[in-house]
Amino acid sequence: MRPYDHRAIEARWLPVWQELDPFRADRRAGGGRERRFLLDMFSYPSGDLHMGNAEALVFGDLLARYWFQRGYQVLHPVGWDAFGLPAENAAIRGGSHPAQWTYANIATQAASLRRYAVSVDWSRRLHTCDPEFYRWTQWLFLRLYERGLAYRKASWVNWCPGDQTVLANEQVVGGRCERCGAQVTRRELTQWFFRITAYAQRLLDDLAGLAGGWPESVLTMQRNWIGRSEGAFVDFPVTGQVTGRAEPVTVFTTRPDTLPDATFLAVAPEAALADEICAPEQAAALTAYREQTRRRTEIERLSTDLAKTGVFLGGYATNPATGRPVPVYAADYVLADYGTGAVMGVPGHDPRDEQFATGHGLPVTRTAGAGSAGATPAGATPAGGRPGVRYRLRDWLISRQRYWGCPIPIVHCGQCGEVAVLDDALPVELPDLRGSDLAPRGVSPLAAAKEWVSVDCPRCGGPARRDTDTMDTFVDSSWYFLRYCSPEYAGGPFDPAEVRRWLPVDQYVGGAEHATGHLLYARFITKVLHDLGWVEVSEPFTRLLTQGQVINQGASMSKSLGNGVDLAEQLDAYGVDAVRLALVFAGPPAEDIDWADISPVGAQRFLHRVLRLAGAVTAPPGGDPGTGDPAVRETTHRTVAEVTAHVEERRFNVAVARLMSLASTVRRAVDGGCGPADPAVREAVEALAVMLSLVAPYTAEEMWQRLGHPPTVALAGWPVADPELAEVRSVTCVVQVAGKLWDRIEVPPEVGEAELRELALASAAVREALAGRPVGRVVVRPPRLVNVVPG
RNA sequence: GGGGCCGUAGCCCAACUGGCAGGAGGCGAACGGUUUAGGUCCGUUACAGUGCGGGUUCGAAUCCCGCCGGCCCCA
Repeated sequence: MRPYDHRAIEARWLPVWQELDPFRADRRAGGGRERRFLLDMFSYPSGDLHMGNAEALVFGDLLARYWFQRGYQVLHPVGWDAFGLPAENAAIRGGSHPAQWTYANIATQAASLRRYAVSVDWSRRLHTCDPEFYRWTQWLFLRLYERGLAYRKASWVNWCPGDQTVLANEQVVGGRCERCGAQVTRRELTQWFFRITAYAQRLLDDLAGLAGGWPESVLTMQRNWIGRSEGAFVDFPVTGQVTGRAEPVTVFTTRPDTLPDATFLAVAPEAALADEICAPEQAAALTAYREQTRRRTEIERLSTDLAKTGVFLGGYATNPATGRPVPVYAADYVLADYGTGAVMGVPGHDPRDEQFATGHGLPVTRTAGAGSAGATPAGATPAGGRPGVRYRLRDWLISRQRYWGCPIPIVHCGQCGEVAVLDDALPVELPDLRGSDLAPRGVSPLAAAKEWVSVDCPRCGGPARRDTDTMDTFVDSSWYFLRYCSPEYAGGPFDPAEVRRWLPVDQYVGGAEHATGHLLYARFITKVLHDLGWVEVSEPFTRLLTQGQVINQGASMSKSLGNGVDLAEQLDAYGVDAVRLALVFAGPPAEDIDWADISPVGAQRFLHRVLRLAGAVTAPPGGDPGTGDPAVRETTHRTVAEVTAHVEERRFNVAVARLMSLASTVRRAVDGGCGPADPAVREAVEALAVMLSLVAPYTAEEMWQRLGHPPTVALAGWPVADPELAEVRSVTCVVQVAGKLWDRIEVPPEVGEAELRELALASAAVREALAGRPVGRVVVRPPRLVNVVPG
């Protein structure tokens, strides 16, 4: 006899559920029911689901199932972030189309999701690479374009020589491409940007409203990423033999009070400003220096560990505070697209400026404010300075020179310039390219699709060329949650009424690695759509759960370490429920869990135990639990109350522990107490099955059947704790003398302060402890504690 | 260098607004019982005083300060 035949159980219920399709969002439409929106972060379809997916999915699923049990209308959709480089690279290797690889992987993941028993509404699945989806991504782009929030400019960008495409700052990790690991270099290219900086202040301000619902760490990261700093813009008039520039150089500083100690100016070497200030005899030096700069990553340039390099440009500017001339340098620790592209060098107050100054023989003075570090400029805006605010956040670079992404719906016309594709001409579909057509060439593969590129200008009808860049996949994922509300809607990206009904998302579940990327972009796009009148809310996600990583033996799972744990193998070996239960029980959802500490065997043992418990119940269904064993009932109702609270507070591991405790209590009652025919036992096991269905749906369904009920337990209804029964009738009050435990007395929970004081002072143990000393203070905290302090 | 999170039995993890650490639960261990057998089932037992040092308090795992160790983010 197999102890717990998970294969048989899974095989029995999976087709039943598929038939019942219990998790349709519109199943309980209408009426005044509460609604909930549970959103899992998009999965990228690279192969099958892995342990990390499994962990995140079970947390989300648990909550969604809880809401279903509560009888709410629940939207729990699923979809795939289906554009992206891996598909394209696979297509190049295999001589195929990226769609082939993508949809094959999606099919694999979808099957795994079903097996893994995730409570999703399958009728709403989305793939961002479907033309019917990316049509609306293009629509979104055009709305931003109309408002000046999408624009093209030449800019120095991160270039990955491996993937032959530009990268956003977030995709550069330690100077290397996050995807392929190649050393990232800098290139000047004309690229599309979204003007997220226009929303910097709102993105910052609205974080306050998310406090409590989002992890504090994510809020802090976003605040730092936006990086608001207050200070002043200061003008330095240009002097000396400079020919190319008459206007002053403007710098931003957070320490305008240190202006008197500014002894040089540093400008970004690649900025036009450098050319304008550069004296003819220094031009060669500047060109050479630029070459050197190009080979350094932004990280290296800004690092405080490396020497600060630069070249003198031959020009001078005047420090407006002192009237003294200061030399102007090109230095690569200044970035062109950040702030004004120039900084004032204050070596007496800034360590980087000091490094530079000492390396170039520049004077270091400290005449301003003695306590430099903590001194606040407090309105000390000097002559020539204007108070101002600057953000660290930069505009979002969305152009990618790759094929498998959403085409940018813009046409370039010799007559009319940049022209937006008309809304009713959307989608601009990708041409059919495959295999070696997609090999990286430094320009987008789309440029090679000659027929596709050449179009009539939407404005003048003359010959024109399509834009050949595709969008960053973060654009797709910055609005997909809105599409879920009405996935078939053809009159716009979504039906505003449906979005009004479902948004905001009540619980978003995903990885903390998206703290400053995706989560900021999605907030930004939501605000833009709010301003356009399409969306009522201005924040999309009320509550965020960032699950920890699943690691193994202290290290994150990786092929090179050979410590990967295959999800499918674990599911085969222990069953879906045991793996789900083990993951949930392993610890608090937000913390990393080590597979080495996890026991799917233990989880399986528990599941087997409760299954046998369900089989042991002999009380018939529909009996009156009120006639049952009061002690069992008390435990049941108290457990229901506790588990409910734990689930609401996302303390899932503790909720599971309570269920284990309940199971033990009932087992003891069956074996040695009231016996299996007591209606209280049935009540307890039924409640256990329903509560367990959140974590272990197969086992719970099996229990439900053994208890004589038809499927599905998933919609059986959350048990209601009777407050009378859940109420604690007697508590143990601790009696301390001088803070040390001396006695315990049983008291009713509503015991009064005076009464409790008398009870405690009457205690023999207390009198003994006092040993004749007089009673001084008596701290009474009904009903739990009395502390007698000797006088 | 700056910011944030975390240190509780051999291991994972509990402990409501500060209030019983004979720890809620689990893993592992030992012992006993059931069994032809067991990666079964049932039961029993052992093991920490909360990283270290101060402070506040009648009372601190919990609040404050300083160290030590680990993780994350920004540089």
